[in-house]
Amino acid sequence: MAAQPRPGAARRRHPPRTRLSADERERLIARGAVAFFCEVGFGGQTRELAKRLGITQPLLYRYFPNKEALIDRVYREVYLNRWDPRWEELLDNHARPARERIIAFYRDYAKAVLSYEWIRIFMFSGLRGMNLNSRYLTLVRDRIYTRVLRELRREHGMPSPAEVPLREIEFELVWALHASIFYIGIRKWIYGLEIPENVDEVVESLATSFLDGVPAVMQRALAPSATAKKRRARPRG
Amino acid sequence: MAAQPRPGAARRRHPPRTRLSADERERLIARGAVAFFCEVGFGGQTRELAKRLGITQPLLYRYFPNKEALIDRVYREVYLNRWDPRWEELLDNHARPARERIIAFYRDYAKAVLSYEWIRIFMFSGLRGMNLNSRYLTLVRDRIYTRVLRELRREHGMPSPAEVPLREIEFELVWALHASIFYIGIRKWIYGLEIPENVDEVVESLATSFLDGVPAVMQRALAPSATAKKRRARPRG
DNA sequence: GCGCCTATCTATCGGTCGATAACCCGGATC
DNA sequence: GATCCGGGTTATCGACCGATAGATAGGCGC
Repeated sequence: MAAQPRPGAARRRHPPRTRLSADERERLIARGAVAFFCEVGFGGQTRELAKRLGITQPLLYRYFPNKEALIDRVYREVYLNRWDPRWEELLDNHARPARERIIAFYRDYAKAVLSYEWIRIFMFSGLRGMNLNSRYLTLVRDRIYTRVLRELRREHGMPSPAEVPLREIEFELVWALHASIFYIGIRKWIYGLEIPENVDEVVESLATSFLDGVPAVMQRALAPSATAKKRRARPRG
Repeated sequence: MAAQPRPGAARRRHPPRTRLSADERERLIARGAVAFFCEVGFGGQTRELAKRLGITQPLLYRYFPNKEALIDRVYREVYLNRWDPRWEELLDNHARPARERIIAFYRDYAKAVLSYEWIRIFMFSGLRGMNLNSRYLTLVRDRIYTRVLRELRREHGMPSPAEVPLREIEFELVWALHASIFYIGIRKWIYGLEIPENVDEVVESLATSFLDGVPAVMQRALAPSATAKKRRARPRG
């Protein structure tokens, strides 16, 4: 039987919200959604997200038709606009030595990828069965791996990819380098483990070790049957 | 108003279940839970799991107090009993050349780790914030990385870990190798990408490339200040 | 300063899901 | 053949959660 306030005026629990333009509010929600879903995963509740944003939960549905659309937006927010087209130019620039170019590229690439948002969203979306990851990885393979391998072939006097197509095993070797960089992020932002403070130096060491160790394997892979284009490299019979 | 059957007898929807011993049923549930949660993640519903097992959902709660306990059981089912103590013996066995031992180990280790269950449970539990992964990774570091590095030091005439403690960067290099093996599994069972059919050969190439490329980096890391025990290897000043 | 537009709110629905209560029944035991 | 043990079931609770309906109020145009 507490004193009932005037029926229309003070029944509101929330203080009068700052009234933003639609564009601005949408951006705020998108930004908040990235931070939120990164942290708790896509199973996070819209109510909790709204609370963090300081708005009510139904307001989310004014800007996004449903939760899935919100998640899609998070993908675009994190993936798109993180690809730097200068990476390809950098790898193509024959004015600098290949070794130097490749190391420079990986130092820069690692900086773009090794972030809390990028790593966690990438893992979450992978486990949700999204094919976005596959598409991204195909992009990296076509745009980066091919270039790195081409330069390595050239640097070590091996036939160009035009002459002898790139072998599966060669791609595997580059993939391994990317994996080891990516895994630094997983260790830190998924498993919460300590990683070296100077990640730059580690990445440089990984790239160096790659440049030192891989060409020998490549040469061995190319040696036995340089003419075979599709045959498996199974040295039996 | 359909003809009501006899009140006690045929009201049952389920056919009379096969009545198993408690032990047997528990094992069946545990096995089914592994397959189920691997596939759909730990957000999977107990009702769906029960349906796959051909039992009713409440029966799960006769054998496990709650869903969390069931998940814990899945962890133990997948992680435990997959660690082969002979790995350490293999790496310690000085009768064989270090290079050969290390390659043999990684071929075997990869076979144990690169399975659908192992990879997916590992990723799911990591994203749930379990510290099980950290504990496992610490185990690998203490039991495996140290041994691999010790043998590499010995093989290349570098000081033993007793003389000069293992550097952070050296651990990073081994971690990178594990990452690239692990990532093969991620590509296949998380992202659903094609991987080479002969994973054995790829792993061997990765290990070979590691053995070829890493020692030079190790030697460089050890060279500048071989006496410093705790100082960062920051060659400035 | 009146009315309309719309950003934001309150209230609530309907479905989902983990968990519990209580009953059912086959067969071992005596 | 009455008793009881225990594996299995049905029915349901209570919390959670995505989504919707409709009320409320700030601010602009005229």
